[in-house]
Amino acid sequence: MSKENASKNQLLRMPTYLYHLKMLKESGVEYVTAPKLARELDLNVELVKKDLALVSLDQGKPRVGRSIDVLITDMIAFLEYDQITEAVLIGCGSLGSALADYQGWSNFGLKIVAIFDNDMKLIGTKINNLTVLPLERLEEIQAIYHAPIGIITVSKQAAQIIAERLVKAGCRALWNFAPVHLRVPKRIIVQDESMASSLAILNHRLRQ
Amino acid sequence: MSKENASKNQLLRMPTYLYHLKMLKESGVEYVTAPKLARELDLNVELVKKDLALVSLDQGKPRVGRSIDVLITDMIAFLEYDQITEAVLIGCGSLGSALADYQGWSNFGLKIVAIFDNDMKLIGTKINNLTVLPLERLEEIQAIYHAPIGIITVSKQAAQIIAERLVKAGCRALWNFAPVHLRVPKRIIVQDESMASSLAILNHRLRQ
DNA sequence: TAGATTGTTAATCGATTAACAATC
DNA sequence: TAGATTGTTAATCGATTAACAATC
Repeated sequence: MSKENASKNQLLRMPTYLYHLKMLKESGVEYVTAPKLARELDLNVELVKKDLALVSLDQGKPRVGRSIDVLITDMIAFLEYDQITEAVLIGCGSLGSALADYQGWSNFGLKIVAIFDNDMKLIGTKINNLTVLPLERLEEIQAIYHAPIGIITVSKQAAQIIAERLVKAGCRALWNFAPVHLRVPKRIIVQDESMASSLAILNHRLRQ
Repeated sequence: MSKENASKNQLLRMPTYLYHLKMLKESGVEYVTAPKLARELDLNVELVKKDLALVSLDQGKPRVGRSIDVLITDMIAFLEYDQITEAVLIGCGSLGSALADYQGWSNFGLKIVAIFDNDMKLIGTKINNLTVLPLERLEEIQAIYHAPIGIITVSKQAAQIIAERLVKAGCRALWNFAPVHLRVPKRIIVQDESMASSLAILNHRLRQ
C-alpha cells in the first residue's frame, strides 16, 4: 500500500493510533489487534483494519494481530516523523510563542528554525533557544534555510501580507493560525488551523 | 431551516464565512452572492448556496444576493456567538496560557471563568485578569460556576485524570488539546484539537 | 427582456460500515 | 478443531457537485 491513497480522515486518525500504540507499548503490551484498538479508541473495527493495512508493510496474523513495535515503526515511517522538515514562524504573540516553545515538534518531524516578529519589545528575546528576529530579516534568513513550511501566527490583518512574503521567500506550505482565508497560488499548500471552527462544533453539539 | 441538520463540515465552514463577511462589510460591500463568496473562498458554488440557505432566516434575492448585515446577524445567531458559554481551563503551560490570554473568545461566545494548574510557580500569577488557581480548588470553583466546558491543556499523562475530574465536577463538554483519546461517558462531548493530526495532513500534502 | 442568482432536485463521489471467505 | 482475527469485496450512507426551473 502506498500512502498516495490516504484520505484526509485517515491522516487525521493516524497520530491518534500512534499515541495509543506508544501508550500500550509502555504498559508492556506486545501485540495489538484491530478489534482491540477499535474498542479502546471508539472506532469502527473495519475502519481500523483498513487504516492499519494502509500503514503496515506486512500483513497481520489472524488471531494474533500485529507486533506493536513493528506497527509503531511503520506508523512513524508512514507519517514521515523520522524526516525533519524545517519551518519558520511569523508572529511571536502568545500563540506563536507557545508553538515556538513546544519541545515535542521533533517527534512529528518538524523543526522551527527561525522566529520573527515586528514588535520591538519581542525582538531579541529568546524562546526555546531561538531569538526573535525582526520581520525585515525574513527574506535574508529564508535564503539560507529554504524552510518549506511557514507558520503564520500573526493577526488576521497581517496574515495575507505575511503569506505572500513567505511564498515569495520560497515556502511551499503555510500552516495558518490566523482566521482568514489566504489567497495564494494553487501550488502552495495551506493548512488552516481554526480554533473558531473547532469551537463552533463543540458549541453546536453542546446546545444539542 | 433548523441547525439540527448542520453537518460537521458545514459547521467548520461557518466561521470562515463570518470572518469573510465581516471583512467585506468593512470594505463597504452591502450585498453578497453565493458565487462571489465561492470565488473568494475557493469553494463550490452549490456548497455555498446550501450553507447560506441553512443559516439564513429569509431567502436571498435573485440577481442581488443577500444583505451582508442581515447575513452576519443570522450567522452569529446560528453559531450562537451571542450566547456566552462559560469554561474552566486546566493547565497553564504555554498553550494554556496562550488560550487564557486570548482576548477574542467573547466574539465566539466563550468565557473562561477560571484557570488552574498544580505548578507552585504558576499558582497566583495572573493571566488576562484571571489568577491561576491550585488544581485542588477545581471542584469548589466548579460548584459555583457550573461551567459546561472544560478546556484541557495539561500533559498527555494527566489528561485522562483531569477529564474525569471535570466530568465529575459537572462539565458536559471537553475541549481537549492533549494528544490522548479521552475515555468518558457517552453523554459527554469531546472535541479533540490535535496539532499533530493537522501537521500530519500538511506534511503529507507537502511530500506529494 | 436577458441573464445572473436563487432554491431545489438528481447524480456523483468517496468514506464508512457490513458481510464473508481465508487463516492460524 | 473452534473461533478470533485477518484482508477484501459489497452495501450503505452522507456530503459534494451538477442540473434546472423560478425569480427579479
